[in-house]
Amino acid sequence: MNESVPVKTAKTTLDFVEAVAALDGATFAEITDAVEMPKSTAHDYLQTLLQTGYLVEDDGTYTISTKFLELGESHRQGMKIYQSARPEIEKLAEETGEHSSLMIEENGLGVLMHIATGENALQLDVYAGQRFPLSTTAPGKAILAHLPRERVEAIIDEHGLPAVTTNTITDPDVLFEELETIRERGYSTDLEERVDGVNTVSAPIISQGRIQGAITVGGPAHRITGEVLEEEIPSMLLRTANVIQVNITYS
Amino acid sequence: MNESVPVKTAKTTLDFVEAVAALDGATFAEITDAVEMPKSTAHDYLQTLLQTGYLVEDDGTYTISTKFLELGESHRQGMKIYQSARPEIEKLAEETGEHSSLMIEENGLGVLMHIATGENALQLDVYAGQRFPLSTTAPGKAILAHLPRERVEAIIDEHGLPAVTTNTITDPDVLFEELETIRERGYSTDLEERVDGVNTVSAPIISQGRIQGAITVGGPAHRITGEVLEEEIPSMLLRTANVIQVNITYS
DNA sequence: TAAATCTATCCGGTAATATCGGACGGGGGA
DNA sequence: TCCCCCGTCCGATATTACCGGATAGATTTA
Repeated sequence: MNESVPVKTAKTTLDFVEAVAALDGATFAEITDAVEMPKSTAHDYLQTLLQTGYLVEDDGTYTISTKFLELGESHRQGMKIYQSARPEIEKLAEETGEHSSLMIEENGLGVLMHIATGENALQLDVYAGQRFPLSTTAPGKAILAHLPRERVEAIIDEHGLPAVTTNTITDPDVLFEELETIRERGYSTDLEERVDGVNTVSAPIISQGRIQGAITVGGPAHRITGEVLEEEIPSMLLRTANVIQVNITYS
Repeated sequence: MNESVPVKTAKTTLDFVEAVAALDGATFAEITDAVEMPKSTAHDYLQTLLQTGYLVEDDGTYTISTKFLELGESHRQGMKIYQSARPEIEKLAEETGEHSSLMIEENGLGVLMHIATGENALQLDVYAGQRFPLSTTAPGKAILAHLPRERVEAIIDEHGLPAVTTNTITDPDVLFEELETIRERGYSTDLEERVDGVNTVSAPIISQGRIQGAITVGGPAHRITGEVLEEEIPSMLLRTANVIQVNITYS
């Protein structure tokens, strides 16, 4: 075993930042409490992070700074799939009037990269960067369907198949069967599997022989049903996915 | 002098992350080079950051992960001024057809918090989280105009008055005079002071007796001129700023 | 196929520094 | 005015970050 990894102080630093982020505005005492450090040690970290500009003080309370937004956003801007998909997602939201989004996979979780809302879209409080278990969302399942089976198994091992509604898939066999179906018909669905009363449909973005992410349209279950669920939205998504794939390849 | 601050390893960790972010996809060797560390030390940090999920590996190259987007975005979502201003900014962009944005101040710099683009908006590659010297932008000057004079002087001391176009203000006396004008008429302008060929107009958002940020509309100098520059956009901005101020206060 | 070359990973001794109890000081409340 | 509390600072000590060098693995060359 390598004794030098992890660099403990590095991990401590990041944990400290996450603790402050989770508190979302806290006093010195509250932070000291949350990180379970002696006052003096917490003070050292707090001051260091203020100096480097990763945390900011405002009238006795401390929050994370906009440096995270800067790093995260500039990285996102550089991502080909984001550049290519963003305008298409916006179009989908406008045309359908519903929610539309882009998800990618990172370390076995689904990360929302962009969200567009149409005129009649539900008020869901989701945000870019937010993470979801892949098995609980339509884009997540579209991604899983195009990963090697052993990778999917590793992801299940690590993250399990958590139930977030009564419809969520929790049995690996059921999941693998569904992934097969998704590959066959080319798109995935989520029928109230993540949020009660919400249905979504997703299509995978495949480029350079690899799954790059998935695009989604979703809305209230009573609107996303029948013809709309089985024909209209899938065909829009597949058409759009194709456009995005071409954009990625030739850019 | 306090010997315990900064926690050097914490600083090193953050520097490492920034180096990787700046490279935007680099091999282990390139990173080792950029951070000027022995291979073995760089390896320790790299592995630690991979384990914690702040960096990700993709086929031999390393980039920052979407954790920064997650932290940054969730923090932004929690900001009152963002919540209040965002829909108004969108409206401004749509109504004017131009660029519209929200800026706040952090550690003496202007940070863009949201950007909306109208139909005819210029293709400027700006992004949320991006930082600008306050003196070089219309919203930055609107913010400076409502900070205490000693604070403005401290900011000038720290960041200077860098010239980015031939029109940028570089003389403190000229700046202070302009800030006076801004306070009198209630809004600020940027006439090709940051980007050649681009004019912008900004109004401050003041709440709880403090400057909270500034909203902006901008576009090509030939369109943002005359009546539009001096009447139309300023009055839209002032009206919108007022709406935002009310939103912040009662939410 | 083997050798050579390069790259990434691992190990362990040592110097550097993170840690934290306790002491200090300043601002707000009684 | 005094007291109390909260944040800051100090310094001795144990911890651990550091890094040269050795090893394993991948990739190219002979």
